[in-house]
Amino acid sequence: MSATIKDVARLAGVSVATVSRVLNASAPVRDTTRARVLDVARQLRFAPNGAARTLSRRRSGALGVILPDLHGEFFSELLRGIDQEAQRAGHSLLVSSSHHDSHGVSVAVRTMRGRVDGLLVMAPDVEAAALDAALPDGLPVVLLNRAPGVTAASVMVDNFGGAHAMTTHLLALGHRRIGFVAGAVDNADSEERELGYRAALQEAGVAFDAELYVRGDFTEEGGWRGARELLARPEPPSVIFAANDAMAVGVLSALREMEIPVPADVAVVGFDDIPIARFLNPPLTTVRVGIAALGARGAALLLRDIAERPPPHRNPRRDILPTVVVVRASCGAACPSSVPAVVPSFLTEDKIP
Amino acid sequence: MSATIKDVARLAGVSVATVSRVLNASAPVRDTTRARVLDVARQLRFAPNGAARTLSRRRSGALGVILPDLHGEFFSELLRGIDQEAQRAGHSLLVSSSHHDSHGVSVAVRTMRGRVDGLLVMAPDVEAAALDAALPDGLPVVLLNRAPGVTAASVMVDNFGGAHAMTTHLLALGHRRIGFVAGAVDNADSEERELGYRAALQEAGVAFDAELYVRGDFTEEGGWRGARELLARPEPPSVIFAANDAMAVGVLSALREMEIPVPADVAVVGFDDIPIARFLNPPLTTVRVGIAALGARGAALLLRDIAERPPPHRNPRRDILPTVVVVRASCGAACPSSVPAVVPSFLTEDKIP
DNA sequence: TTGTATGCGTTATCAT
DNA sequence: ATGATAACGCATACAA
Repeated sequence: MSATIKDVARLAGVSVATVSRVLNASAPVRDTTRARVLDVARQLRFAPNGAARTLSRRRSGALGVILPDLHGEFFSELLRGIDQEAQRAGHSLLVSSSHHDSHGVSVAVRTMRGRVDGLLVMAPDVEAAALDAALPDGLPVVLLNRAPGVTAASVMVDNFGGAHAMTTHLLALGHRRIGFVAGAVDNADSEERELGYRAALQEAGVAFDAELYVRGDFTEEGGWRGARELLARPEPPSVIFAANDAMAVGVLSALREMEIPVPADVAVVGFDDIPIARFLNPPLTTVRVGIAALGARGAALLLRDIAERPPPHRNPRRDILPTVVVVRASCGAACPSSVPAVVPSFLTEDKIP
Repeated sequence: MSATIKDVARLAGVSVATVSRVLNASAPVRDTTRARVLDVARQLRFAPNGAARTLSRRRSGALGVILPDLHGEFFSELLRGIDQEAQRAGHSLLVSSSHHDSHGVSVAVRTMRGRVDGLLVMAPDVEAAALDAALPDGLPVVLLNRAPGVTAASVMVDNFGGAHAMTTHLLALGHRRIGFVAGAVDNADSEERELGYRAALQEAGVAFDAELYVRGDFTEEGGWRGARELLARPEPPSVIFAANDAMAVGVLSALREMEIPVPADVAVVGFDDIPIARFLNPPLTTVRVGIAALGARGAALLLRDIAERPPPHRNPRRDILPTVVVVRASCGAACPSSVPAVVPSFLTEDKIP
């Protein structure tokens, strides 16, 4: 099929060892031979076989990425961040998605063995113990957004803090009836965000109202349904807090259909700050997560672990990325909706209280 | 480190060949030995080394995916479609993005050799000849959205037809001043869409007006700038046709800032039908591409080529996926904005003239 | 049914 | 500076 190192060696009149040395600059080689080898390699369009190289080097130069899903801008942003960092380190990405249960994760992990130097795992709806069991031994692992009960390094988002801050912001704006559209049952991110929401309410002396709480699923459609539900209440909320931006998009869509002005009659806020959030109509007030940064940080941690080959640690490292509320028009707070027309709204500093 | 097939063989008291036979069901093995082997394998948490298996089988069970970028919902949708199809066939994905020039593609292709069974390449802004040279020989390749001048199978979108149909639709609505926000120079998709737009204008006897043509870059920001530019004209357009949905999002955002009602004063349409398009405010009239289907089709073709190991063909297969105009509110055409509230707008059949 | 031995394409160790 | 050769971990043709 395609040329191997042996072909190059034969045509260049040297041994495979020398060819390898030339290609990897792993040992000094006489200039003339080097030139000859490179010449032949080019002629043959030689490219080293990745599998063979991996087997011999015991290193693949690839990171495994295991995701629950690929729907929406969140995951492409995350992947973008990971890819950016991996590429800087000369690593490629072996991606596997739609793993919602521990079995799926386990299978993915197995097929990745021997082909990746480490694993980046996001599994928000896999139970901790099951996830722990599915992870491989002897391979560096960094978890994204998931830690309690799992013995692996992880980089997480401050879901609690973000939701708490957002809720506090809404309370400060005078809202007392704050609707909440949650994610799927057992989704760890959603749970933490919900806790932040509840805590902030309690601290403000506002009772949690089950009528204002509906379950979604982190999709636009889920947000749409949630909004219809909440608006059908005898006493609808004055603002809807969607547990992620995708649902906030659905909420906005539902309100538009019902011809309910946003934020005048009902305000809307989200969580994540996906890239389109600022381009929505109205621009979405949300909790900035730094999605790409999350991915990049995870990749960086993993690459470090790979490079250092540290002994498996009892107390693995846990990074928590801060979140911040970015105020745009959808929450009704005073914000620069009347900035001079020459300043692109998406280039202005987001207002962060 | 982690257990190898030898370890399993030793502990089970059999040869590695037998272990291999058990694990791959490649030859009959006595039940008792099989049980013993499986038991030991489980105890050792054995998982075959991917690199070794690939080297020996001369098959990796992985598809290489080369993308120009990962920004926005388009690529996540594409990847989702590819992943879906690949997973059905038990293949994983080696993804490499941000390859805008032929050199980048060439490097990505080289690092993938020996680790993938075939290549899925999307490179809309790489010149055809350069792309052709960068592609590997002896490895099945399917191009996404790019064909002329490149000797490889490809699955494309009917960019011309879609843009033509959309422009015709706008003309039928009475629009005569149709602004166009193009993609980056040399972007193949953008070029084809522009040709469709121009052709439809010409057929309708409407002269192309350079004042109504601005260049963008397929990003939201590009669309935003394009809209500002077009609206600053002495005679602004009555509708803006963004060459992709991401730019249409930016256009909508700009118009909202300028407090120009859509579609009343200026209508907006896009291209791609990314998932959020129907949730925008107003819902976006656009050209449906079937992004995930495009990816899935590409993967399916590639998998077929891999399975059949066909001799490199002179006239490689070229699929062209049809496009269709989906009419929502943003173009101002009569459309079901007043459907019964119980019917989720995003579940109604999109109106397709 | 099971074991032995060879090959897959590189890298790395040891000679020379 | 260069060559021969043994891993790397698995699959498989050939024996038994």
